[in-house]
Amino acid sequence: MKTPEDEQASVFRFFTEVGIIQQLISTRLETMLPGRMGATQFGILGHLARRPDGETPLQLSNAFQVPKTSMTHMLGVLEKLELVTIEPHPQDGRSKVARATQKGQAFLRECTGRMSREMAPVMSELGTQPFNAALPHLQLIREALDRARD
Amino acid sequence: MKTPEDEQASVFRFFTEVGIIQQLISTRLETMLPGRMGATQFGILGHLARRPDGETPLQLSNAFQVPKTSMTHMLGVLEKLELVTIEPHPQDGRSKVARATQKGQAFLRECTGRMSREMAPVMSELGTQPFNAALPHLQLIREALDRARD
DNA sequence: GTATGGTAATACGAAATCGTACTAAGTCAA
DNA sequence: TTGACTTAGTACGATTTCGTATTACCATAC
Repeated sequence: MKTPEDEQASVFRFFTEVGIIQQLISTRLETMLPGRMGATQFGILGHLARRPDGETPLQLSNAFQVPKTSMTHMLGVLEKLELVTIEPHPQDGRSKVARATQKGQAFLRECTGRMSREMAPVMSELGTQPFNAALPHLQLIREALDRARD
Repeated sequence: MKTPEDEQASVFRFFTEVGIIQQLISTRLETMLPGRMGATQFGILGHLARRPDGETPLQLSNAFQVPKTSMTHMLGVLEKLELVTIEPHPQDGRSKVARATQKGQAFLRECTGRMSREMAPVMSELGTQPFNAALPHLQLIREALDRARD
């Protein structure tokens, strides 16, 4: 019979595991990224690559849950690396639009490819089953957490 | 029928979801932590609280996968807040031992309690089922990733 | 004993992160 | 049209993060 304390503990363990996995993955990823480019910057690039019309800095900072001012900085770095372009927003004079460049797309493909190759040993050990099994639950949890932030 | 590309995609989605959940949780946690104390610092405190004999900075930086020098800094901050003590290692003159103080333990309890209360609405919406269902898979994946880093 | 190689922590500096305060631009009611 | 209010982005500064180089200490061989 499970007590409420056990249940709370398993939720905390869940969050701990998520934190450790994220840390292991992003550390691994960052070793094969140039300079001090971090996992979040890389995520932004991937996000933009899937959206040909680009997004505004504010949309990005909402999507990645980082402060606006951090996003300003990150986009500036990505722009200097010529991986994204930042242009004035055509409809809103206050705003900007960030898009992935060709170079950005190529860079992204190259890194994801390298990442896949790096991860191959782990993947063949694990198979895709644990990932597929966990994914629906993660999505459920993420959606609830997302709704819960006011 | 699933292609290899689909499988790779679901693994990437898994990591994406993990990243987002981690971000949502740590942002939420950090709003109720004093000053600029981050989720990792808090994790260190929790880690130490479960180990009465303490750990060395190197053990901690391995456990949390952050550079040694970051750990030096974090522990310095936690020490200044009187949440941990840092003493010379009795057996090894090169090393140190970090332990959670009483104040640290109390602080931890207070924060985890507040966190639980904050999360109550989400928890009652989700129940513990998705967490318990995902946890074994996460552990499997984490262990494999952990072994895979040389 | 001491020389040599490895390990633990840190000093230092460069860059990232993010809170506060600000400017410019949009919105909307009167 | 105007004035109050809201919103998008950024300048600035405090702090964190982390790579490099350094110092102190341990272990082993000679």
